[in-house]
Amino acid sequence: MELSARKRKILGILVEHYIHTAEPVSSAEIKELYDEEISSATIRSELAALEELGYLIQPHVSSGRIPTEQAYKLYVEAVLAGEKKEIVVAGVRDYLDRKIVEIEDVVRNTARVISDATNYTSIIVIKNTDEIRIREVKIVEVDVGRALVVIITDSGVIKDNIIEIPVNMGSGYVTAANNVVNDLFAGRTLKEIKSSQTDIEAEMMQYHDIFDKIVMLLEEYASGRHNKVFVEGTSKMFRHPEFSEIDNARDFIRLLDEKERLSDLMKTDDEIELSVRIGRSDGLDGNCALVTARYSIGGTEIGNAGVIGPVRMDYDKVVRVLHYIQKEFNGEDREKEKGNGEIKRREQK
Amino acid sequence: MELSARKRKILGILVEHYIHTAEPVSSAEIKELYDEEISSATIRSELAALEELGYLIQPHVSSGRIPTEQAYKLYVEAVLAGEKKEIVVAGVRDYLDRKIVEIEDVVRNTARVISDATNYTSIIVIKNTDEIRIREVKIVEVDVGRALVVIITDSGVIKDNIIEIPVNMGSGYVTAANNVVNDLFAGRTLKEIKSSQTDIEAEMMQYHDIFDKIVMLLEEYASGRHNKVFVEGTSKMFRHPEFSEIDNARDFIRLLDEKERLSDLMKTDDEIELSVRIGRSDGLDGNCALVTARYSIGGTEIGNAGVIGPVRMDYDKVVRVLHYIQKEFNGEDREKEKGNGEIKRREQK
DNA sequence: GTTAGCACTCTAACCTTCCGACTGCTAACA
DNA sequence: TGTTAGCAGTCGGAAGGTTAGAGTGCTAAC
Repeated sequence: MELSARKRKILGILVEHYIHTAEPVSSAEIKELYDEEISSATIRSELAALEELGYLIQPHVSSGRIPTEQAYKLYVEAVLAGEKKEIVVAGVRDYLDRKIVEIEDVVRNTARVISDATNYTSIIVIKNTDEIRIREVKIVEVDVGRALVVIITDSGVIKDNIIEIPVNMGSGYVTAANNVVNDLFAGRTLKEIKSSQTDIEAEMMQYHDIFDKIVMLLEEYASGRHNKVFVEGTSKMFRHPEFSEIDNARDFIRLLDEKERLSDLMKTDDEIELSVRIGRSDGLDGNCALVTARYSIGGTEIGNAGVIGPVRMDYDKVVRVLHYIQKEFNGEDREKEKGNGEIKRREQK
Repeated sequence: MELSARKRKILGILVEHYIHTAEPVSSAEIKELYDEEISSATIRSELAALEELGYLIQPHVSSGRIPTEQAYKLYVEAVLAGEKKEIVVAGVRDYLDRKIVEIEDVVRNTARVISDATNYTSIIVIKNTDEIRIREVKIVEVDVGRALVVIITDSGVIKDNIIEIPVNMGSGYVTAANNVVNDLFAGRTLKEIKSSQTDIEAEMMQYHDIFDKIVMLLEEYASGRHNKVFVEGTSKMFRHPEFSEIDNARDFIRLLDEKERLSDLMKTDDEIELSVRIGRSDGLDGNCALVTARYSIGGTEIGNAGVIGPVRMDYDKVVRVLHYIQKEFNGEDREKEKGNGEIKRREQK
């Protein structure tokens, strides 16, 4: 059912006011904020109607109203539909422009910037993908029967694992294995390797074992079960009064503790640039909401960055910050010629 | 000042009882737990004396007593001096024995095991050391003017960074640089490299720039500013009633949020195998205590594993669990011949 | 030095009261 | 029909009072 323009306007004022005060909003307060002349009685009757429709609740009969999750969702729709006014976040460029880049540092620092700019806890998930191109596979024998396998891509090292290797082979075994394995893997994506697997098997024979193990590593990687999750600014949650409620605080921390679940929640549909999940109806305990932006360069999805906070969140600000960060990443991209999606990815990874 | 044997005994009973109930302990309760016949009045007079000495406080006049930090410290001394009865923790061996080992996985899982076994939040810090031996340095050009530097050691990859490289050199430049750099670094420890730095400079000349950058990476690594900190089981804090107090909860989470400070707190003196920090007097906010065990193999310090929880912590259990884990690591070591400190390190890293 | 007995203290739980915030309703009005 | 002023009514939260019970400190006797 469609709301009248006035209902929308009143609801919008109420939600925004509540976002900032965290106190139930009375008809008199709305009257103050309303730009035209209107009586509080009229507002009261509209509020009663909005409550009937499920957009508001009254904690008790002699208090003002607070928005329901349904109201937040409507509000967020309006925010997303509106123009994205810029919000400038200092410090992002510094990290992107640095000459020497610790791969994980960039992510961690981006997360910190988002958290500081929004005043909420931020989360970044690096999505593993089987479209990543392998540059080199390095097998280093570190002990009798044990070798370290390092898989290097344009985006940095994606895996380093200890594997067992046969013991009674000659001393040249590892060197030879290195060469064979590199011929097979270097320059290809995991996807390509998987699709051409049978051809390769024939060539391998005596390195069969090592090959299998490396494929296993890559498959585990691409399975996404081990997506890397970075969380920054956990303690910022305590700045928001809903988390003085110990139950909410517990649910919140528990959610952050379960990295796999978090990683799942951060997933967005392929078409969606920015997703907002609000409250229990979207699978979030503890009075939480989660805003997630997808970061992709040249059509390749890199990962998701998001903000988690109370349902009563400043969605407008959060959306702007996430957009700005997105733009910074893309902006740098355009400074260079084509083919540099990979550069971008490197920096984000 | 020395306490009488009876005072010690009463204090011990009180501390242990308080650890389990989290309620002020009355003279009548101690009488129940005391193995000999003794009247509550006698206990009361002893309690009054202990309070006078600063070991106990009364929340209010008509309640029992609770231990002060001073009392916990005395108690912990007794625990550490006593024999370390074994406590078996399932699941540790599984991870150590796995054929394919993701380096970070072992740490994360060890942390999880410690947290589950103790019911407290666990922390593991991997200490960077300049005694680590470099196996190979790999420079991979990933874009014009940019290369990925991967530093491989026995313990896995310690660094992967993007650096800038000169652009107008021939195509063989990177290959040659790889060879030169490897000759210089492979097989040495960072310490050795640092001490022989001047000799090396002469050889380098045209790879001077790359060499400098790699040394920079290694030095930053060894500086310890980027010790890796793993935290598991944060939400377990809510199982303990002191963290229903929102202020304590906030201080606790804030502490975990500040990874650098945490890393500092985890440091132990060289001679100390196991350190216990209790409360504000030891630099911990939020009614916290921190038990840290040093893990070292063959004399080389690997890192610290610890447990953080309320001051009212089950120190006995925590100490046993940390000892058990320590022993498991060492135990595996002894199954193999000498020289396998490196294997161990690999698994812990 | 130890103990029984008792007076005393203080908290936590439970009422009651009261103030004030805000509403819903009614009746009048445009 | 929609809007408004006015007013009675509801309810939460703060403040204050009462009470029961837990546990002590003190005293006097052993």
